[in-house]
Amino acid sequence: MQNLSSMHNIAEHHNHQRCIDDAMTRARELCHSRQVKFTRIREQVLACVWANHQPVGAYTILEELAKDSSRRPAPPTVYRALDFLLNNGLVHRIASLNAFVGCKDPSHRHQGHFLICRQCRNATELDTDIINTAINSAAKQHNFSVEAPCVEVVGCCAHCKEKRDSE
Amino acid sequence: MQNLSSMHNIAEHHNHQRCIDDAMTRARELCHSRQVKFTRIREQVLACVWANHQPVGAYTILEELAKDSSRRPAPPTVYRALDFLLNNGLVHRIASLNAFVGCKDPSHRHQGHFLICRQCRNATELDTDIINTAINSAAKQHNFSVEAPCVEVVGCCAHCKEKRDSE
DNA sequence: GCCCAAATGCAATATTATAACATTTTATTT
DNA sequence: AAATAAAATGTTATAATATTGCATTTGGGC
Repeated sequence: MQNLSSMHNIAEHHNHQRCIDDAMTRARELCHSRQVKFTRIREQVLACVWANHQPVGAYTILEELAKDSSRRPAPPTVYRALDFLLNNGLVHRIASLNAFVGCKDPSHRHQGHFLICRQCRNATELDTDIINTAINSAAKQHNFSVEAPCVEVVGCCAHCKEKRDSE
Repeated sequence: MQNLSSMHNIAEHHNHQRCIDDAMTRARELCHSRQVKFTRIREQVLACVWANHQPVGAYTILEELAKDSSRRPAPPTVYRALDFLLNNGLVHRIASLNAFVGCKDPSHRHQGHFLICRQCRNATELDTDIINTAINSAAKQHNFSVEAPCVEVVGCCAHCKEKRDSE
Protein backbone atom coordinates (compact mmCIF):
# COMPACT_ATOMS: atom_id res chain seq x y z
CA MET A 1 0.00 0.00 0.00
CA GLN A 2 1.57 3.17 -1.21
CA ASN A 3 0.03 5.78 1.07
CA LEU A 4 -2.62 5.97 3.71
CA SER A 5 -4.78 8.75 2.41
CA SER A 6 -5.52 6.86 -0.76
CA MET A 7 -6.36 3.72 1.20
CA HIS A 8 -8.83 5.87 3.08
CA ASN A 9 -10.25 6.91 -0.19
CA ILE A 10 -11.10 3.35 -1.06
CA ALA A 11 -12.45 2.43 2.34
CA GLU A 12 -14.67 5.50 2.24
CA HIS A 13 -16.31 4.63 -1.02
CA HIS A 14 -16.81 0.90 -1.13
CA ASN A 15 -16.39 -2.29 0.83
CA HIS A 16 -13.03 -3.27 -0.51
CA GLN A 17 -12.73 -6.55 1.38
CA ARG A 18 -15.80 -7.68 -0.53
CA CYS A 19 -14.10 -6.53 -3.70
CA ILE A 20 -11.05 -8.67 -2.95
CA ASP A 21 -13.04 -11.71 -1.89
CA ASP A 22 -15.15 -11.60 -5.03
CA ALA A 23 -12.09 -11.28 -7.24
CA MET A 24 -10.36 -14.22 -5.59
CA THR A 25 -13.46 -16.39 -5.83
CA ARG A 26 -13.95 -15.51 -9.48
CA ALA A 27 -10.32 -16.35 -10.16
CA ARG A 28 -10.54 -19.71 -8.41
CA GLU A 29 -13.68 -20.66 -10.31
CA LEU A 30 -12.36 -19.44 -13.62
CA CYS A 31 -9.11 -21.40 -13.31
CA HIS A 32 -11.03 -24.47 -12.32
CA SER A 33 -13.37 -24.24 -15.28
CA ARG A 34 -10.47 -23.61 -17.66
CA GLN A 35 -8.48 -26.45 -16.10
CA VAL A 36 -5.47 -24.29 -15.36
CA LYS A 37 -3.77 -24.26 -11.99
CA PHE A 38 -4.38 -21.48 -9.53
CA THR A 39 -1.25 -22.21 -7.53
CA ARG A 40 -0.29 -20.70 -4.19
CA ILE A 41 2.10 -18.20 -5.74
CA ARG A 42 -0.39 -17.12 -8.39
CA GLU A 43 -3.00 -16.71 -5.70
CA GLN A 44 -0.66 -14.64 -3.53
CA VAL A 45 0.29 -12.41 -6.45
CA LEU A 46 -3.33 -11.88 -7.44
CA ALA A 47 -4.26 -11.09 -3.83
CA CYS A 48 -1.45 -8.58 -3.74
CA VAL A 49 -2.64 -6.93 -6.95
CA TRP A 50 -6.16 -6.73 -5.55
CA ALA A 51 -5.02 -5.36 -2.19
CA ASN A 52 -6.08 -1.96 -3.46
CA HIS A 53 -7.11 -0.22 -6.65
CA GLN A 54 -3.74 1.30 -7.29
CA PRO A 55 -1.67 -0.49 -9.92
CA VAL A 56 1.21 -2.27 -8.22
CA GLY A 57 4.71 -2.90 -9.56
CA ALA A 58 6.31 -6.33 -9.85
CA TYR A 59 8.99 -5.50 -7.31
CA THR A 60 6.42 -4.27 -4.81
CA ILE A 61 4.67 -7.61 -5.16
CA LEU A 62 8.04 -9.24 -4.57
CA GLU A 63 8.39 -7.33 -1.29
CA GLU A 64 4.95 -8.43 -0.17
CA LEU A 65 5.68 -12.07 -0.93
CA ALA A 66 8.91 -11.77 1.04
CA LYS A 67 6.93 -10.53 4.05
CA ASP A 68 4.41 -13.33 3.87
CA SER A 69 6.69 -16.31 3.63
CA SER A 70 10.06 -16.90 5.20
CA ARG A 71 11.98 -16.99 1.96
CA ARG A 72 12.22 -14.31 -0.63
CA PRO A 73 11.25 -15.26 -4.17
CA ALA A 74 13.30 -14.05 -7.16
CA PRO A 75 11.90 -11.72 -9.85
CA PRO A 76 11.07 -14.48 -12.35
CA THR A 77 8.73 -16.04 -9.81
CA VAL A 78 6.63 -12.91 -9.74
CA TYR A 79 6.87 -12.23 -13.46
CA ARG A 80 5.82 -15.78 -14.26
CA ALA A 81 2.82 -15.53 -12.00
CA LEU A 82 1.95 -12.20 -13.59
CA ASP A 83 2.28 -13.72 -17.07
CA PHE A 84 -0.13 -16.43 -16.07
CA LEU A 85 -2.59 -13.92 -14.64
CA LEU A 86 -2.27 -11.71 -17.73
CA ASN A 87 -2.78 -14.64 -20.08
CA ASN A 88 -5.88 -15.64 -18.18
CA GLY A 89 -7.22 -12.12 -18.15
CA LEU A 90 -7.13 -11.90 -14.36
CA VAL A 91 -4.96 -8.80 -14.32
CA HIS A 92 -4.11 -6.00 -16.72
CA ARG A 93 -0.77 -4.33 -17.18
CA ILE A 94 -0.66 -0.53 -17.18
CA ALA A 95 2.16 0.24 -19.58
CA SER A 96 2.56 3.87 -18.60
CA LEU A 97 3.13 2.86 -14.96
CA ASN A 98 4.94 -0.45 -15.42
CA ALA A 99 2.37 -1.80 -13.02
CA PHE A 100 -0.43 -4.31 -12.71
CA VAL A 101 -4.04 -4.09 -11.60
CA GLY A 102 -6.89 -6.57 -11.18
CA CYS A 103 -9.31 -7.08 -14.05
CA LYS A 104 -12.90 -6.35 -13.18
CA ASP A 105 -14.33 -8.92 -15.59
CA PRO A 106 -11.98 -11.81 -16.40
CA SER A 107 -14.72 -13.94 -17.91
CA HIS A 108 -14.41 -12.39 -21.35
CA ARG A 109 -11.12 -11.52 -22.94
CA HIS A 110 -10.47 -7.83 -23.38
CA GLN A 111 -7.81 -5.19 -23.16
CA GLY A 112 -8.59 -2.93 -20.22
CA HIS A 113 -9.06 0.80 -20.52
CA PHE A 114 -8.22 2.89 -17.49
CA LEU A 115 -8.79 6.20 -15.80
CA ILE A 116 -5.76 6.77 -13.59
CA CYS A 117 -5.86 9.45 -10.91
CA ARG A 118 -2.63 11.40 -10.65
CA GLN A 119 -3.45 12.21 -7.03
CA CYS A 120 -4.61 9.00 -5.33
CA ARG A 121 -3.24 6.73 -8.03
CA ASN A 122 -6.40 4.65 -8.21
CA ALA A 123 -7.04 3.09 -11.60
CA THR A 124 -10.65 2.63 -12.68
CA GLU A 125 -11.35 0.17 -15.46
CA LEU A 126 -13.82 1.48 -18.01
CA ASP A 127 -16.42 -0.34 -19.97
CA THR A 128 -14.58 -0.55 -23.22
CA ASP A 129 -17.39 -0.22 -25.73
CA ILE A 130 -17.63 3.52 -26.29
CA ILE A 131 -13.91 4.03 -26.70
CA ASN A 132 -13.38 0.85 -28.71
CA THR A 133 -15.98 2.04 -31.18
CA ALA A 134 -14.06 5.26 -31.69
CA ILE A 135 -10.76 3.41 -31.98
CA ASN A 136 -12.20 0.97 -34.50
CA SER A 137 -13.60 3.76 -36.61
CA ALA A 138 -10.27 5.60 -36.59
CA ALA A 139 -8.46 2.37 -37.42
CA LYS A 140 -10.84 1.66 -40.26
CA GLN A 141 -9.94 4.96 -41.90
CA HIS A 142 -6.37 3.70 -42.05
CA ASN A 143 -7.38 0.17 -43.01
CA PHE A 144 -5.68 -0.98 -39.84
CA SER A 145 -6.73 -4.17 -38.01
CA VAL A 146 -6.99 -3.62 -34.30
CA GLU A 147 -5.62 -6.36 -32.08
CA ALA A 148 -4.91 -4.74 -28.73
CA PRO A 149 -6.23 -1.25 -28.04
CA CYS A 150 -4.52 0.23 -24.98
CA VAL A 151 -6.08 3.28 -23.33
CA GLU A 152 -4.59 4.85 -20.20
CA VAL A 153 -6.05 8.19 -19.23
CA VAL A 154 -4.25 10.17 -16.56
CA GLY A 155 -6.19 12.86 -14.74
CA CYS A 156 -8.04 13.59 -11.52
CA CYS A 157 -10.80 11.40 -10.10
CA ALA A 158 -14.09 12.57 -8.61
CA HIS A 159 -13.04 11.90 -5.00
CA CYS A 160 -9.81 13.83 -5.29
CA LYS A 161 -11.58 16.75 -6.94
CA GLU A 162 -14.10 16.84 -4.07
CA LYS A 163 -11.37 16.69 -1.50
CA ARG A 164 -9.41 19.39 -3.27
CA ASP A 165 -12.46 21.67 -3.46
CA SER A 166 -13.32 21.27 0.22
CA GLU A 167 -9.90 22.53 1.28
CA MET B 1 16.98 1.26 -38.37
CA GLN B 2 15.65 -1.99 -37.08
CA ASN B 3 15.21 -4.02 -40.25
CA LEU B 4 15.38 -3.51 -43.95
CA SER B 5 12.02 -4.78 -45.05
CA SER B 6 10.24 -2.21 -42.98
CA MET B 7 12.45 0.53 -44.34
CA HIS B 8 11.33 -0.65 -47.74
CA ASN B 9 7.82 -0.34 -46.59
CA ILE B 10 8.26 3.33 -45.88
CA ALA B 11 10.18 4.09 -49.02
CA GLU B 12 7.48 2.39 -51.05
CA HIS B 13 4.67 4.50 -49.71
CA HIS B 14 5.97 7.99 -49.26
CA ASN B 15 8.98 10.21 -49.75
CA HIS B 16 10.46 9.83 -46.34
CA GLN B 17 13.38 12.17 -46.87
CA ARG B 18 10.84 14.91 -47.40
CA CYS B 19 9.15 13.79 -44.22
CA ILE B 20 12.40 14.12 -42.26
CA ASP B 21 13.34 17.45 -43.80
CA ASP B 22 9.96 18.94 -43.05
CA ALA B 23 10.08 17.74 -39.46
CA MET B 24 13.54 19.20 -38.90
CA THR B 25 12.57 22.51 -40.44
CA ARG B 26 9.41 22.71 -38.35
CA ALA B 27 11.44 21.95 -35.23
CA ARG B 28 14.03 24.61 -36.02
CA GLU B 29 11.37 27.23 -36.62
CA LEU B 30 9.35 26.27 -33.60
CA CYS B 31 12.32 26.44 -31.25
CA HIS B 32 13.29 29.77 -32.70
CA SER B 33 9.81 31.21 -32.23
CA ARG B 34 9.63 29.87 -28.67
CA GLN B 35 13.11 31.15 -27.91
CA VAL B 36 14.38 27.76 -26.79
CA LYS B 37 17.61 26.26 -28.02
CA PHE B 38 17.65 23.62 -30.70
CA THR B 39 21.17 22.47 -29.86
CA ARG B 40 23.28 20.03 -31.83
CA ILE B 41 22.48 17.10 -29.57
CA ARG B 42 18.77 17.82 -29.60
CA GLU B 43 18.89 18.08 -33.36
CA GLN B 44 20.76 14.80 -33.67
CA VAL B 45 18.32 13.03 -31.38
CA LEU B 46 15.31 14.39 -33.24
CA ALA B 47 16.83 13.36 -36.56
CA CYS B 48 17.38 9.91 -35.18
CA VAL B 49 13.78 9.66 -34.03
CA TRP B 50 12.61 10.76 -37.45
CA ALA B 51 14.91 8.38 -39.31
CA ASN B 52 11.91 6.14 -39.77
CA HIS B 53 8.35 5.76 -38.54
CA GLN B 54 9.18 3.06 -36.07
CA PRO B 55 9.40 4.22 -32.46
CA VAL B 56 13.02 4.14 -31.36
CA GLY B 57 14.42 3.40 -27.91
CA ALA B 58 16.72 5.74 -25.99
CA TYR B 59 19.60 3.29 -26.11
CA THR B 60 19.22 2.86 -29.85
CA ILE B 61 19.52 6.62 -30.19
CA LEU B 62 22.61 6.39 -28.03
CA GLU B 63 24.15 3.90 -30.47
CA GLU B 64 23.41 6.18 -33.39
CA LEU B 65 25.00 9.16 -31.69
CA ALA B 66 28.04 7.04 -30.94
CA LYS B 67 28.37 6.23 -34.65
CA ASP B 68 28.07 9.84 -35.73
CA SER B 69 30.63 11.43 -33.48
CA SER B 70 33.88 10.09 -32.18
CA ARG B 71 32.88 10.02 -28.55
CA ARG B 72 30.01 8.11 -27.04
CA PRO B 73 27.49 10.10 -25.03
CA ALA B 74 26.11 8.76 -21.75
CA PRO B 75 22.42 7.92 -21.20
CA PRO B 76 21.54 11.21 -19.48
CA THR B 77 22.61 13.08 -22.58
CA VAL B 78 19.98 11.30 -24.63
CA TYR B 79 17.31 11.36 -21.97
CA ARG B 80 17.78 15.08 -21.45
CA ALA B 81 17.46 15.74 -25.15
CA LEU B 82 14.35 13.56 -25.24
CA ASP B 83 12.89 15.44 -22.26
CA PHE B 84 13.41 18.68 -24.11
CA LEU B 85 11.80 17.30 -27.26
CA LEU B 86 8.89 15.85 -25.26
CA ASN B 87 8.32 19.11 -23.40
CA ASN B 88 8.28 20.99 -26.67
CA GLY B 89 5.92 18.50 -28.26
CA LEU B 90 8.43 17.51 -30.94
CA VAL B 91 8.30 13.83 -30.05
CA HIS B 92 5.89 11.49 -28.30
CA ARG B 93 6.76 8.63 -25.99
CA ILE B 94 5.09 5.29 -26.63
CA ALA B 95 4.71 3.84 -23.15
CA SER B 96 3.97 0.30 -24.25
CA LEU B 97 7.23 0.21 -26.24
CA ASN B 98 9.46 2.38 -24.06
CA ALA B 99 10.22 4.21 -27.26
CA PHE B 100 9.97 7.58 -28.93
CA VAL B 101 8.53 8.77 -32.21
CA GLY B 102 8.29 12.10 -33.99
CA CYS B 103 5.19 14.21 -33.51
CA LYS B 104 3.35 15.00 -36.70
CA ASP B 105 2.08 18.37 -35.49
CA PRO B 106 4.21 20.00 -32.79
CA SER B 107 2.55 23.38 -33.19
CA HIS B 108 -0.29 22.58 -30.83
CA ARG B 109 0.15 20.67 -27.60
CA HIS B 110 -1.46 17.25 -27.54
CA GLN B 111 -0.97 13.72 -26.36
CA GLY B 112 -0.46 11.51 -29.41
CA HIS B 113 -2.65 8.53 -30.24
CA PHE B 114 -1.06 5.74 -32.22
CA LEU B 115 -1.72 2.77 -34.44
CA ILE B 116 1.26 0.47 -34.04
CA CYS B 117 1.81 -2.36 -36.52
CA ARG B 118 2.96 -5.55 -34.86
CA GLN B 119 4.60 -6.62 -38.12
CA CYS B 120 6.54 -3.64 -39.50
CA ARG B 121 6.51 -1.71 -36.22
CA ASN B 122 5.50 1.53 -37.86
CA ALA B 123 3.54 3.86 -35.62
CA THR B 124 0.94 6.11 -37.22
CA GLU B 125 -0.24 9.10 -35.28
CA LEU B 126 -4.00 9.57 -35.40
CA ASP B 127 -6.02 12.70 -35.41
CA THR B 128 -7.02 12.71 -31.81
CA ASP B 129 -10.50 14.21 -32.00
CA ILE B 130 -12.70 11.18 -32.54
CA ILE B 131 -11.10 9.14 -29.80
CA ASN B 132 -10.73 12.03 -27.39
CA THR B 133 -14.44 12.68 -27.66
CA ALA B 134 -15.15 9.10 -26.63
CA ILE B 135 -12.63 9.28 -23.81
CA ASN B 136 -14.06 12.52 -22.53
CA SER B 137 -17.58 11.15 -22.56
CA ALA B 138 -16.47 8.03 -20.68
CA ALA B 139 -14.53 10.17 -18.21
CA LYS B 140 -17.52 12.42 -17.69
CA GLN B 141 -19.61 9.45 -16.57
CA HIS B 142 -17.10 8.96 -13.77
CA ASN B 143 -16.74 12.67 -13.09
CA PHE B 144 -13.06 12.27 -13.95
CA SER B 145 -11.00 15.19 -15.31
CA VAL B 146 -8.86 14.12 -18.23
CA GLU B 147 -5.33 15.48 -18.32
CA ALA B 148 -3.34 13.08 -20.51
CA PRO B 149 -5.21 10.52 -22.60
CA CYS B 150 -2.81 7.87 -23.89
CA VAL B 151 -3.96 5.58 -26.72
CA GLU B 152 -1.68 2.94 -28.21
CA VAL B 153 -3.38 0.49 -30.53
CA VAL B 154 -1.42 -2.58 -31.57
CA GLY B 155 -2.53 -4.42 -34.69
CA CYS B 156 -1.72 -4.87 -38.36
CA CYS B 157 -1.34 -2.00 -40.82
CA ALA B 158 -2.76 -1.85 -44.32
CA HIS B 159 0.59 -2.45 -46.05
CA CYS B 160 1.39 -5.53 -44.01
CA LYS B 161 -2.07 -6.95 -44.61
CA GLU B 162 -1.62 -6.47 -48.36
CA LYS B 163 1.77 -8.06 -48.29
CA ARG B 164 0.48 -10.95 -46.22
CA ASP B 165 -2.43 -11.53 -48.60
CA SER B 166 -0.24 -11.51 -51.69
CA GLU B 167 1.85 -14.38 -50.36
C1' DG C 1 6.74 -46.45 -8.34
C1' DC C 2 7.84 -44.22 -12.93
C1' DC C 3 7.47 -40.81 -16.22
C1' DC C 4 6.31 -36.48 -18.23
C1' DA C 5 5.03 -31.88 -18.19
C1' DA C 6 4.30 -27.94 -15.68
C1' DA C 7 5.76 -25.01 -12.15
C1' DT C 8 9.17 -23.08 -9.36
C1' DG C 9 14.01 -21.97 -7.67
C1' DC C 10 18.06 -19.65 -8.63
C1' DA C 11 21.93 -16.99 -10.62
C1' DA C 12 23.15 -14.02 -13.81
C1' DT C 13 22.28 -10.38 -16.81
C1' DA C 14 19.69 -7.33 -20.03
C1' DT C 15 17.10 -3.10 -20.62
C1' DT C 16 15.33 1.31 -19.40
C1' DA C 17 15.85 5.39 -16.61
C1' DT C 18 17.56 8.68 -13.07
C1' DA C 19 20.47 10.99 -9.35
C1' DA C 20 24.27 13.68 -8.07
C1' DC C 21 27.83 16.46 -9.02
C1' DA C 22 31.58 18.49 -12.23
C1' DT C 23 32.51 21.08 -16.27
C1' DT C 24 31.54 23.72 -20.30
C1' DT C 25 28.90 26.81 -23.01
C1' DT C 26 26.00 30.78 -23.71
C1' DA C 27 23.84 35.02 -22.72
C1' DT C 28 23.90 39.13 -19.92
C1' DT C 29 25.62 42.61 -17.18
C1' DT C 30 29.23 45.51 -15.89
C1' DA D 1 36.57 42.66 -22.59
C1' DA D 2 35.96 40.69 -17.75
C1' DA D 3 32.59 39.03 -14.47
C1' DT D 4 28.68 36.64 -13.63
C1' DA D 5 24.64 33.68 -13.75
C1' DA D 6 21.99 30.35 -16.02
C1' DA D 7 21.53 26.63 -19.08
C1' DA D 8 23.39 22.72 -21.21
C1' DT D 9 26.33 18.93 -21.30
C1' DG D 10 29.81 15.49 -19.34
C1' DT D 11 30.66 11.77 -16.14
C1' DT D 12 30.05 8.27 -12.79
C1' DA D 13 27.25 5.58 -10.42
C1' DT D 14 23.09 3.37 -9.53
C1' DA D 15 18.00 2.55 -9.51
C1' DA D 16 14.05 0.20 -11.43
C1' DT D 17 12.06 -3.05 -14.47
C1' DA D 18 12.36 -7.38 -16.96
C1' DT D 19 14.31 -11.67 -19.07
C1' DT D 20 17.40 -15.81 -20.09
C1' DG D 21 19.05 -20.23 -19.11
C1' DC D 22 19.44 -23.98 -16.48
C1' DA D 23 18.55 -26.78 -12.15
C1' DT D 24 15.08 -28.66 -9.15
C1' DT D 25 10.59 -29.75 -7.47
C1' DT D 26 5.75 -30.84 -7.86
C1' DG D 27 1.56 -33.12 -9.38
C1' DG D 28 -1.03 -36.19 -12.44
C1' DG D 29 -1.49 -40.10 -15.56
C1' DC D 30 0.37 -44.76 -16.60
